[in-house]
Amino acid sequence: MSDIFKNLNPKQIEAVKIISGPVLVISGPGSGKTRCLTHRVAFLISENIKPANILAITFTNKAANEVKERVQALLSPSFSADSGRLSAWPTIGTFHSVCLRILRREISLLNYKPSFTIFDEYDRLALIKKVMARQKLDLKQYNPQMIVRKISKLKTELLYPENYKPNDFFSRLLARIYENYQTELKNANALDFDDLIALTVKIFKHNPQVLEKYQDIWKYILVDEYQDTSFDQYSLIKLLSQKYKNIFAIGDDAQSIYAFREADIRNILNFQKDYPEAKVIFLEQNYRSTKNILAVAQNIISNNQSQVPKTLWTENGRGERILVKEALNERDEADFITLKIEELMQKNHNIGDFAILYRTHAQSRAIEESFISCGLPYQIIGGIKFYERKEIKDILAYMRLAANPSDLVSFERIINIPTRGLGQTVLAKITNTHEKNLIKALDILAKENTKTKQGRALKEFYELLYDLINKKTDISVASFIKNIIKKTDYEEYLKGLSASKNDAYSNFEERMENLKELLTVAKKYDNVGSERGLDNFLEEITLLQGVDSLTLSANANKVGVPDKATLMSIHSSKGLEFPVVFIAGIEEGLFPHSRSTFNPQELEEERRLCYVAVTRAKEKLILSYARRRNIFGSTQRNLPSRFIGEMPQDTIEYAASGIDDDYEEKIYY
DNA sequence: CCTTACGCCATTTTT
DNA sequence: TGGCGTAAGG
Repeated sequence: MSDIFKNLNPKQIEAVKIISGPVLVISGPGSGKTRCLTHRVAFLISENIKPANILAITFTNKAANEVKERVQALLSPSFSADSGRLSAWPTIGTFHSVCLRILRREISLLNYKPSFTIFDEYDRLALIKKVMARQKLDLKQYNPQMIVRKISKLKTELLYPENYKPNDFFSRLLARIYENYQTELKNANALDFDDLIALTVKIFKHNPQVLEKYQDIWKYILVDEYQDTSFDQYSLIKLLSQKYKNIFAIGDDAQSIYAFREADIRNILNFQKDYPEAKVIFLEQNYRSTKNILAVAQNIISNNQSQVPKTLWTENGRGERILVKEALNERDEADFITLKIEELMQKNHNIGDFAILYRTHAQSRAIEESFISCGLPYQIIGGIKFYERKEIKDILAYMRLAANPSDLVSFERIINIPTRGLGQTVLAKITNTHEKNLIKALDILAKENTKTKQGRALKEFYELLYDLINKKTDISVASFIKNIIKKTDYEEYLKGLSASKNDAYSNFEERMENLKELLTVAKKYDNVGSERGLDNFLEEITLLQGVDSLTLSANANKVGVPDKATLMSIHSSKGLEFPVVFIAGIEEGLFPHSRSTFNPQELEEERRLCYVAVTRAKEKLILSYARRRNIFGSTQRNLPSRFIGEMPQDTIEYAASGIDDDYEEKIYY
């Protein structure tokens, strides 16, 4: 237990030690936030608080896993998970996984079946489109994505159709779609991501005895990245912590960059209003960056109005100046970056030391091309995600249908995959049978039409699905997947796809690789026991979208330093650190983005984004902007970003541009 | 029901 | 520039 304080500074110790009552920790970048959080969990347990009474909530699975691992490391050898000495583990999970756990037990209060499935973004969009089409709405006039966003926003505000009061033409239209959508979800026995949280809050609000049950379980609550909570998440925490008020919130208002996803910075700014007795602790010592980098960050952020004032400091050296490069165009910029990397690798750096950050994914291409031509290994984080790939979604749809035969969205997806001559007409007939179990409906329909060609196809499809579903509990998840691929002749289907379409789709090999990867993930569930194996698998997969999905499964041990440079958006870089950070495209219009420049609040968010980007760097920070940029086919001329002007100029040095104004005009695109 | 052609649109995205 | 969704023809 003395270990618990060994590597902590006085502020961190203070934050760890206050056991009861509300605590707010404002933790600057690189100030040991996760350390503080994990040590606190360990400390609580060492003070004989039952682990089962502790709830730690994070936003990402990655963060949750990190906290779990580090808590375990702190507690062993005195406690060890597998020795069974620890009667129960603290609950450490994401908002969504924690709520999922609650809902599996309690959702019958809302007349859902506890076996509900979770719809991801794709499913939700598909359902919205269907609902809109049925209401004969023009999908061009009303963008379904936009409708999804609006509904998502309403749910985050805890407004369900029954208490949403539309007051103009558009909101009445929205309300109709929303109501329909929600009914369809219920019919499919499905919840979307927002429901996981909003419905949990709903149950708590309407069933005080249920709420109290959980309040008594989780007497000690810790919330990570508190600045990123949305209203529903905030409400959840507030309800849960209401009885004992042992809430520990940690975060950094200056790193709030998810307002566009309904994160509300006011939650952290108003913490003291919510809990007047709250202790507030500032973690201002930075262990990550040089003095110069910190000075740059601090100067930039001081241009924002709404923030908790704080002063970061570090014992680290001054370090080098921040290098700023003016490039001619995006290719010149990319070449500068690769050249610089090669130069630094001659000195004392490994390729894994470098991160190239950008505001928009569209910027990655030019950089990627330069990396390829120089033969530098790299990885791109973000962009197309593993579980969004067609081949993965197809197989998952079969699995989900097996797990939940009412899942209409999955059914629609695969009814003609691989091509079997079934489509909209059949779908309409299925719906007309009013049989919620779609497999049964298929059987009924097949028996009604034994003569026709379509009838035969129906029968075949039915038998295929029946076969698959019958086996789902007999065999492992991995075998189940293999079965699907084999029985549907999916490989042939993929070959056909790549042959018929043009080059962009001829990535058969890659698709098969992805399926193999899916099998690898599935193998983890083989020993879970096939009874729950499939359900467990699907559940985790759905909650495990995003970046870490692949890394987590395939090479969890490689998380540290890969032997590749990393290309990613600034948003995905939050929480990470690299010895050398490039920020590409620091131009007016790009960063800050043109869509944000006229809205003061959005501009402040861009500035926080810049703050996040800059503070990823440990030793070296290199910024670049291009005079001209080819974007979406046309050429833009941008000025250097105002953020450069907001940096202390004595910490900056300009790289030789190697161009003069005459020369610029001679460059041929 | 499937294929092809064309027009549209394009921040960021922890679950 | 290119990826996607809709509309038309086979």
